[in-house]
Amino acid sequence: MAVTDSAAAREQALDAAEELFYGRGIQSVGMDDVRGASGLSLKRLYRLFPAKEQLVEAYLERRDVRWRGRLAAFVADREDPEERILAVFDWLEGWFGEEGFRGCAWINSYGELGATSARVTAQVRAHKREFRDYLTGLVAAAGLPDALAGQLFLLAEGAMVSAGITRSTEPAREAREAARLLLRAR
Amino acid sequence: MAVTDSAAAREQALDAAEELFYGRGIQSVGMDDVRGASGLSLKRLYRLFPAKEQLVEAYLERRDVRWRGRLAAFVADREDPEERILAVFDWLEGWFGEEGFRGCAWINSYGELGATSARVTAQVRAHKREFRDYLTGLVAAAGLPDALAGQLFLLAEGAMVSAGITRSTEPAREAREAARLLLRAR
DNA sequence: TTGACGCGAGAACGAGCGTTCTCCTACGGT
DNA sequence: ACCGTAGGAGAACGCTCGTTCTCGCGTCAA
Repeated sequence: MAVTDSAAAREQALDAAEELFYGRGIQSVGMDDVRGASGLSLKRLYRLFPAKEQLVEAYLERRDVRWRGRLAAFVADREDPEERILAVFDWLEGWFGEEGFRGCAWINSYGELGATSARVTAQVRAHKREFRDYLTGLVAAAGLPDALAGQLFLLAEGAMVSAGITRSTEPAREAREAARLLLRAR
Repeated sequence: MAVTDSAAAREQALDAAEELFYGRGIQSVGMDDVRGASGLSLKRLYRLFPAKEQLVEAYLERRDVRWRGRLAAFVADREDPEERILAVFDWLEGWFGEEGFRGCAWINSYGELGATSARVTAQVRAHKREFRDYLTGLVAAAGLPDALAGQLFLLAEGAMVSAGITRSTEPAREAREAARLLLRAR
């Protein structure tokens, strides 16, 4: 009996699942791997998450909340509305440089399961919509036209995908520079 | 004995593999599915491609040649160098609208196998490098600064990923408009 | 005609993995 | 001290799938 508290056990399971799913892909990680990495028994794991699919969903959901939270916290530190927009790309650069960065978890999940799991697809769409809406809010707060948000969104998505594939932080700087030019172009 | 010619059999195998791999993801398609869709026997399939991984590689390679060929042919129809750059996004819009469009095959493959297959990762990187180099050429031909190519590349990547996830052609138009503004911003 | 061979159809094999089951240990209440 | 029960370890089960093997048929050379 490693962990009595079921909420703590849940976090342990999700910690292990997140590290493994993000790092090696979802399909190549077995429930046995999650058991080993979490220190929980298979029995406990299945009581917390009755099937692997639900563990996957919980992983994406928790990561979504944390990811957007971290971004928003970083951006909120800047004062100027336009600076806040550029800060998004600064934050991306920091993220890209983190140990173990492997691209956007949702884009990767979509590539892996988008064709077979409607639930995962829905979560990916929801996450991207949230991110896009967040950018829309920043753009509106700066008094800039709505259409800009979509363009910034594409730059950010392109940077994420490109940084993941090439394992470099450079796309963040390129995207930031493009964003800066688009801000001026109005 | 359906097909005697081994080159034709190879094309049949690749036609089936491409349709299935692109449409349903690589891991969820079995060699048996490819057999059924291609009309070839398992024996013949394995003589052409000694393992599934090699079929996957051949699929990505043939698609790479065709994809870049189609893009280049479309773009080459325009005269003006700057129009050619924008034509890339027009072509993307047409692609996004095609029946069965499911995003970028390489981005999807990377999400699915990037963590486990070094060969696939190398092919994805090579494809993206080729595409980027192609944009660099268009930008140079228009007498525009090199840095612009990286920004256009990010817009295109963002549009591909976003169109795949949302199943919409809109990202192509957004990216085109952003590209147009970046061209003017110089 | 005959026999060797190539080929297709599909069974078979073996590994991986999601999920469940068994067994055993430890503890808590009386 | 004793019994009931919860929980962990890991075996077991069933399915999928990549890959190989078997069998039987048709073909072609001598």
